[in-house]
Amino acid sequence: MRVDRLFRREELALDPVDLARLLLGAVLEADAPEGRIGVRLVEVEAYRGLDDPASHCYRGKTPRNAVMWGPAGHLYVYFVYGMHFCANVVGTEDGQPGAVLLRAGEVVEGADIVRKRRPNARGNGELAKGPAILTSVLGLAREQNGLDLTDPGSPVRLRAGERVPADNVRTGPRVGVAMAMDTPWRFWIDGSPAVSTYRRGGKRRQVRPAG
DNA sequence: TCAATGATGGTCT
DNA sequence: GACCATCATTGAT
Repeated sequence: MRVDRLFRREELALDPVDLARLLLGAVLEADAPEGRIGVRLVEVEAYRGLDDPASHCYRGKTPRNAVMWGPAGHLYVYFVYGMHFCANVVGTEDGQPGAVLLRAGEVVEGADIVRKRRPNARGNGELAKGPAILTSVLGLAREQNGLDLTDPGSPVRLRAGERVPADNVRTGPRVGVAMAMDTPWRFWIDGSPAVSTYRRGGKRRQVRPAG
């Protein structure tokens, strides 16, 4: 049976690692000028705050990451690499900052709109493959930072999708992250064509050769 | 099909 | 001034 309701804030007030598993299969929906676009999340990454060196929160509160210290269920959008935005769902619990990066999804509503925006995409399953692509497909940018995804009146909302069986969920190290390679906080739905390909992080390696 | 690389600008030290 | 939670393109198999 299909579950269609919006998430409530208290359901999302979890440790980001737990929130990441919950978000797999959920549908992020946004109102675009041309119509409604819905994306079923198939790949996410957890970023805890204070004890996670890879998190934007690790070095403390700044104007950029302030949203992650706020209530759960809000949208954290940040600008990266000069040309891209990435979107997160805030998973703050008991005042601890943290969020879940949305890495990839399958377009389940408004695919015709998305295809016009991204004529170069191969198959329908790969219309939202990659965090910056997913973010742009939904029309999210700086102005959407801080939106409440649990508010029915918000232009961007988060719906509970069909529950994903635990057997279908795989884990691994996070993409593009050089530190904390031993924490498998990337979660994805096995077999989805939209799951992005893994790339290791930049210069720093977890273990530097001795000598 | 896969690995290497340039584009590009905000954020923090 | 260095560092990026990236993408599309290029060039080598």
